[in-house]
Amino acid sequence: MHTLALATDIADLMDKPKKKRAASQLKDEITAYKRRRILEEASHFFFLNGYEATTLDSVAEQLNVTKPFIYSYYKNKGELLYEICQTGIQLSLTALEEALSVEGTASEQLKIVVERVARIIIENQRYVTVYLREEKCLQPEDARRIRELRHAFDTKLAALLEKGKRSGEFDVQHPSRTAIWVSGLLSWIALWYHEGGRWSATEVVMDAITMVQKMVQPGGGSHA
Amino acid sequence: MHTLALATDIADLMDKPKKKRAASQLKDEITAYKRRRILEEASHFFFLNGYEATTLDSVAEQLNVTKPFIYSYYKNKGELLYEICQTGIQLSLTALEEALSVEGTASEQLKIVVERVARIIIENQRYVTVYLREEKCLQPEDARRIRELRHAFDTKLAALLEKGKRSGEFDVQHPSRTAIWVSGLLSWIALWYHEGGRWSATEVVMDAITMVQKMVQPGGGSHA
DNA sequence: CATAATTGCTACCCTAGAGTATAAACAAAG
DNA sequence: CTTTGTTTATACTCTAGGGTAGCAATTATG
Repeated sequence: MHTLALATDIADLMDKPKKKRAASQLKDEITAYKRRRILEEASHFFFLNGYEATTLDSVAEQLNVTKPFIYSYYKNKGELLYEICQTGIQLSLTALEEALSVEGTASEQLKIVVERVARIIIENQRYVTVYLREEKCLQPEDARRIRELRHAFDTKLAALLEKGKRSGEFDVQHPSRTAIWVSGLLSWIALWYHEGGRWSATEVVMDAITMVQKMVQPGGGSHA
Repeated sequence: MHTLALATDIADLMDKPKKKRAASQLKDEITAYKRRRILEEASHFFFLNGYEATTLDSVAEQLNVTKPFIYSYYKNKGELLYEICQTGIQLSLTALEEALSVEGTASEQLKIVVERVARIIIENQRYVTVYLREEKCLQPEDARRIRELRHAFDTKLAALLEKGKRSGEFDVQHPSRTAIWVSGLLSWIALWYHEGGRWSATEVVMDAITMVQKMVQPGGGSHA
C-alpha cells in the first residue's frame, strides 16, 4: 500500500513515462477493489455474527484467500471495523447533505431527506447495523471520529427542523432533541428491516416519511 | 440448585418439621439473591464491552468471587445472556400489560403505556440494551423464546392502536406496522439515553409521549 | 467434637483465533 | 532466461478465556 502510493507520487513528481504511471494507477484501482471486497465480506459476517464472534479466517475463506492476505490490506481486525462503521455513518451523512442541497421549503426538504436516508440505510443495512451495534468495540480514537460524524448528522438535521420551526411549517419545541428522535427512527430501520420480510423497502420508506412528518407537523395540541 | 429445589419438594410432601422447611426456604432466597447479583454485574459488563468481549473472570472479580462460583449458579455464559435478554424484554412486556390494565380511552391508555414502558427501559437500560444488541449471540432455542416475547409486545401494542383507530382517536393506516415504529422509538431510548447526559430521564419520557401521540394523532393531512 | 453435606476455590485443560515469519509463486524488467 | 520486486500462502506462535476436576473451607447435625 504505502510503497504503491509513494511510487505514484514519485512518478508524478519526476514525470515518468505514461505507461508506468498508467500501470501504477491500475494497480491502485485493483488494490482499492480488493480492499472493498474484503470489507464487503467482513461486514456480512459482522452483521450476522457480530464483530467479536467473527474470525478473519472465515472472512478469508469466503473470499477464497487466506488470513495473511487480509492482513496485507488491513492493519488489523479493528481497522476493518472502523472502516465499516465509517461507511455506515458517512453514507447516511452524505445522503443527508445531498438531500439538503435540493432547494425547497423545510417540509419538502425534510421529506427528501427522510426518503433518501431511509433508502441508503436499507441498501447499506449491514454497514449501518454494524455501526450501531459494534460502536463499543472501536478503539477510543476511532470511536471519537465516528461520534463526530454522527454529531454532524444530528446537527444538520436539527438545523433543518429549526428552519421549519422558524417558518412555521413545523411544530417542534426543541429541534436538536427532536432531531435525535428522527435520526433514531431512521436508525431503527437498519435494526428492524428484513429483506424479503413482511414489508417491502418502499413501504418502509414511505412509512418513515409519514411518521417523521407527523412528528413535526403542527396542529393537534396535547392530549389528556 | 436442583438438589435444593428437590429437598423443598420432599419436605412439603413428607411434612417435615417447620424448622427445616424454613431453613431450606431461606437458602433458596439466598441462592436467588446470588443469581441476581451475578446477573447484575454480568449485564454491566455486557452493556459496556459487549457479550463476547466480556470475560467471566472479570465478572467474578467484580463480585469478589471466582469463575467456578459463577458456574455453580449458571450452566454457562449463554445462560447468563439469555436471562439478561429475557429480563430486558419481559420487564417491558409486563410494564405494557400493567399499563393496559388501567381503564381509559385508547389515548389515555397509550399515554400511560409509553410513560411506563419508557421509564422501565431507562431504569433497566443495561438489560434492554444488551437484549437489543446481543440477540444474535443467543442459542437458536433461546432466541426463539425471546422473539416470542417481543412479538407479544408488538401485538398488544398493535391491538391498542387498532382500538384507538376504531374509536376514531388515532389516525393509523396500518396498526401493526405503526406498532413497530412505536416500539422502535421506545427501544431507541435504551440505545441513546445516557444517565447524567444532556437530558434528564423525565424529559426523555415526556418527549417520547409527545412523539408517540403525534405519530398517531389524527388531523393534518399529508404534506407534499 | 466427629461426621456429613454444602459451598467455594486452586489449579488446571484445551481450543480458538489474532497476528506473523518465512517461503513459494508469480510478474516485470533487463 | 536470469534477476528483482511483488503478491499470496504455508505454517507457525502465543495468549486469552470458556469450562472443569478435584480439593479446601465452612456449616449443619448428631
